[in-house]
Amino acid sequence: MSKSKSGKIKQNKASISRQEILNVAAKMMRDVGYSHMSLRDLAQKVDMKAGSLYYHFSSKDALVGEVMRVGVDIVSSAVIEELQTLPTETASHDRVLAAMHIHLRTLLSASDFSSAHIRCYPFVPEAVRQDLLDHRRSYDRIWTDLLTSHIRASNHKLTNEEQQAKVRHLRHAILGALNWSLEWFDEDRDDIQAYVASLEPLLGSR
Amino acid sequence: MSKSKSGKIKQNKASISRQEILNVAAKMMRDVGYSHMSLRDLAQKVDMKAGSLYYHFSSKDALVGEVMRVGVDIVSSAVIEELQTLPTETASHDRVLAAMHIHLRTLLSASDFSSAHIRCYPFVPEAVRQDLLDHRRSYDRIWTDLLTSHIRASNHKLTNEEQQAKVRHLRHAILGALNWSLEWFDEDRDDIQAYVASLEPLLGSR
DNA sequence: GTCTATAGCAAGATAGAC
DNA sequence: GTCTATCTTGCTATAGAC
Repeated sequence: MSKSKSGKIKQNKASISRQEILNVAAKMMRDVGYSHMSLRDLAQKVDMKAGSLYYHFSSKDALVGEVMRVGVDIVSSAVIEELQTLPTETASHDRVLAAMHIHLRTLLSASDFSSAHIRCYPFVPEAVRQDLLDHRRSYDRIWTDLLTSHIRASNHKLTNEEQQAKVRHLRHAILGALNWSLEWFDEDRDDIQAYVASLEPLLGSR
Repeated sequence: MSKSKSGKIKQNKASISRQEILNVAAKMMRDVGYSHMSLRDLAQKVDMKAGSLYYHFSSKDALVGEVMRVGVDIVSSAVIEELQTLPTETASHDRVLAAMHIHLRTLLSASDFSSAHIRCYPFVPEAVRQDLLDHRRSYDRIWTDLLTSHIRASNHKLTNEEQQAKVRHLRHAILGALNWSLEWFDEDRDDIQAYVASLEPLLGSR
């Protein structure tokens, strides 16, 4: 096992190689996509031969699945932690803004894994998508809860159905506008804070 | 030549096959991506053998490039036509809403080509992306002009630089929220008009 | 743990028959 | 215009040496 019961990573030889493989694979998936990432190229970049990868992963899809699982978990954890640091009395409007900010920052600066997940998800085999369902749903849940609180706080006259539709649309609009930034954001020119501010009107008047 | 000087398509045998190949290729690119779409599979779906495709296209990338070029042109033309039908006195706010609506409708109901373009663009070879630059820029230009008018109409105190940054962010936010719909929109459950309405706050007070 | 070597298959592309 | 046949290359994956 490469992890102890407490979850701490033992830095033995295997886990170091394994982690390096994952790091490079994430970058390649982000850049060239699922199908075009070959195990030969990947192995070369980590100074190995292709066959050696199978000591660490049982198949290409197992490796790809792990990259994508880490990708969603990184953003998920970052958002959860950020929300926990906010004072309990923080208005839901501000909680949503904080979540948007940390989602975007994690995506853009901290994680090839997350961008690999977002870009490759439509094209990986169905079996890989199935294995990701739980992790994706649990991240969706964070946003659904966050936005439900927000909608409730600012609008008391909706039926349950109307409320759910509104939350759903708002969630997709926000995550769409944020995730799409992978295709254009340039950290030298663009400012995360400014972009999030431009999305704030979606949340309605404060 | 498969087209006359006027641009009308002659329905000879070659152009029919060619069009059918493009239609099926668009659907495959949308579903499985650039790398995973094989010419053998494509040929089978149009009742041909792989080699025969080379009578119509000089390479896989030439075919892929044409699918994507058509994809952006379809949306571009649809938006241009829609804007022309609007009364000249139409407020820029409403012109933007109309453009959002037709962009989304074209993307979701009318064009495997456009969704193939959006999904595959990050992963096609650099040479293919280069060939698409002009067409993509000319579509971007439509939105930049549209949103510049809108920002000017609703805010007179910005410097040129601030205005351009605002337009740029707004454009990416809108197109991100619209294009991302490929990943979740279900025409049986979701309503285009309702989703566009939920994005309207991005445009500020009327 | 990583290597060499290779099996087994599928890809893009081409030549020439029809 | 389309087919058959094939070349060349590249892929995932496995077996067994070290």
